[in-house]
Amino acid sequence: MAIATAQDVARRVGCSTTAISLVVNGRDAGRVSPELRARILDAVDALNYAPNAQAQGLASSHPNQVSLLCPDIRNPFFSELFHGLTDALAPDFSVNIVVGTENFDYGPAAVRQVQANKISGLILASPSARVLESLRPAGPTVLIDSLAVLPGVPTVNPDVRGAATDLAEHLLRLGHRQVVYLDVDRAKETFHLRRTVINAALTTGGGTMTVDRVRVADIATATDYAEAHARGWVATGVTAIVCADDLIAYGVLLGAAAAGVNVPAQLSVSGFNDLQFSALTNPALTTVDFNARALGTAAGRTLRERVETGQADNVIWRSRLVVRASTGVALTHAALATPGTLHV
Amino acid sequence: MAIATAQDVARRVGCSTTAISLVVNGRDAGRVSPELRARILDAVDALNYAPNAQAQGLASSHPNQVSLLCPDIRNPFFSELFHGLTDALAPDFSVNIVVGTENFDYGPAAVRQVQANKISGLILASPSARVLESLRPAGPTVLIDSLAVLPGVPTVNPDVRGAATDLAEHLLRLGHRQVVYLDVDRAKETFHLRRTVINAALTTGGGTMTVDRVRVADIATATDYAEAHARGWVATGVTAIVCADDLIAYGVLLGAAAAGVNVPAQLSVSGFNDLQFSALTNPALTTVDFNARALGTAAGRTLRERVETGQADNVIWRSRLVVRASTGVALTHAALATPGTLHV
DNA sequence: CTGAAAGCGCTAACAT
DNA sequence: ATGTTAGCGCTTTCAG
Repeated sequence: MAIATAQDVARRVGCSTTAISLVVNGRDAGRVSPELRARILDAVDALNYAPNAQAQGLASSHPNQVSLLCPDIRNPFFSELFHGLTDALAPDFSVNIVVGTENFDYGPAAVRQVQANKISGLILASPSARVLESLRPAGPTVLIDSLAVLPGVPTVNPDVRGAATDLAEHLLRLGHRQVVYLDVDRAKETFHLRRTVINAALTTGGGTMTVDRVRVADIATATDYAEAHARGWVATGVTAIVCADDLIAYGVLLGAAAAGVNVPAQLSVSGFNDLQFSALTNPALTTVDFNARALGTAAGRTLRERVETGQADNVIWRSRLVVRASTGVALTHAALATPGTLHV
Repeated sequence: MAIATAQDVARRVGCSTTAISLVVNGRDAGRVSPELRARILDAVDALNYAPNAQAQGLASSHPNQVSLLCPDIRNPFFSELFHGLTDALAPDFSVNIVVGTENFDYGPAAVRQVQANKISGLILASPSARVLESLRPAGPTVLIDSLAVLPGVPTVNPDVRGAATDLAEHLLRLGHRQVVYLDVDRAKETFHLRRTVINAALTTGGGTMTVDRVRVADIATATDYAEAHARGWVATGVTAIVCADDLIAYGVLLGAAAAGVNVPAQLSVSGFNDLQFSALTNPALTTVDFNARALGTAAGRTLRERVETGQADNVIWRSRLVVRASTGVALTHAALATPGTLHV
């Protein structure tokens, strides 16, 4: 048996497809008799009818589909975010995930492609500078984890600044003065901000920070990288590694272990995102909780507002530092030489 | 500027939309002059044109869209699988992820809904018994991690039987005789098979296995559960917990730690899937590698075959046991009383 | 309360 | 080599 269409249902009931559409979408308030309604529902059930979302999208001014663009759904940050988003949007909207195909990120082309479809809304998670530059909003759009200020485009952001400051101060309190920041090689404001805020706070506190980068936020890449550099870091007096993403920190943990460097005794390690798995690592990871799920939910609510009222406020969701075992007191000559700065 | 349609492009170039369609889809082999082709490409670029996938799907007999249904994209098993799938399918097909909305799983309704769309293929990951019962293939369909034998529906499976046997034998070799199997409360063949194979092997080896379940494969749920039961398990002579999914094992690790039970000294813990994070846990998790990514890739290839030749073979991908630190020698009276069985 | 008709943007026969 | 036409399945005015 082929898939039933609204026509099939209409034929069976003996009514127009208009009635089918109205009833199936629950828009039959005093426009379809209860009797007809019941018969339609019966037929829908009997024929196993479900509306074709493509046709619906094409025809309707309210396609009730929103697209989420994210760099890589394998990063649990984005899958949590997606979950939060659907929490806020289901069942009125269905959410379509689109991931990047260009080196684990999405570019302007992916955005264009998505925008060519008829959708109710568009959500861009961690958009790159290239995406932002070429972005021409074509309908309700929400940005997540982006500092861009585009007229009519609300943003939902974690408090990167506050969290990064907390992290830097945490490290300073532990006596860390020589820090390596392991960035991900991506032109994104969020990473720029994480890095510069920490650098500023560290510098103010009398520390120094050097920046290094890995190509992508991926455990294996970071593992190789850290394994090659861990001993070097320790040898040159570096006592802490701040990673731009928890996945990178996971790699550093693995790489350090492979290189025989003890965390946190010889090297403190921290990340960003507080993924679910960060409580499980060995040692458990000190990280910044951006609350991906809540960010997704907030974005969903914001999109709803935007769709329904045409307006929406920006939201900043609170972040918080989660201190676990991967950061500890800095044990270096420098730290020992200035014990007065050590308030743990 | 509104989103450009093929008509806009055609108008600008001064040709028909047919030509646009042909060129944009690269189906212009001796059907469009190089000159026209070039002008079309220019206009496409100038107008930032991208075809509307909904319209394309509706109109075309080759919509080049495939849908992947999976229970919960937050389980890294499925996001890896998705990644493997797109590896095999891109850029010829775009893959749409559909996740469950019924208690973190998808049901027959979700399948129907997806089938109502015009797609080139459908991939069902870890389908439940309910889904399988009511499944009426409507086009190329591939099942992943499912024992169902439906005519014309190829399956891509991990070698559950082999892997589960290996795991059971591993535990027996370590001296474990009293084992708790922590299942996920889902009617799925894959879980049934994991459980029964291990039970059979354990029983044959002189052990006993009791089954318990958590509602869903989720770290937090399993943590609470394990925290409440860990001491009880140890007290009653249970020396090993086999979890139906790595996520559950993560929870058990956390719960055991919270309850003050040492892994693996007092309790060995193992899982299924060998997620990327299983190498990172404390202690690192002994688990069965089903190679989600390869499964996804194989499913993609299978779907391609199915689409192109109408036929496709079932594939079984090799699994392997990954022994790490979370399983160790059983230290109980029973084990000590029969030291002869202890070959580590 | 109900139906007829006109598209949404695209592709696929069928002309030319 | 190119254009014309007729839908894909649905929603949406607009009449009744």
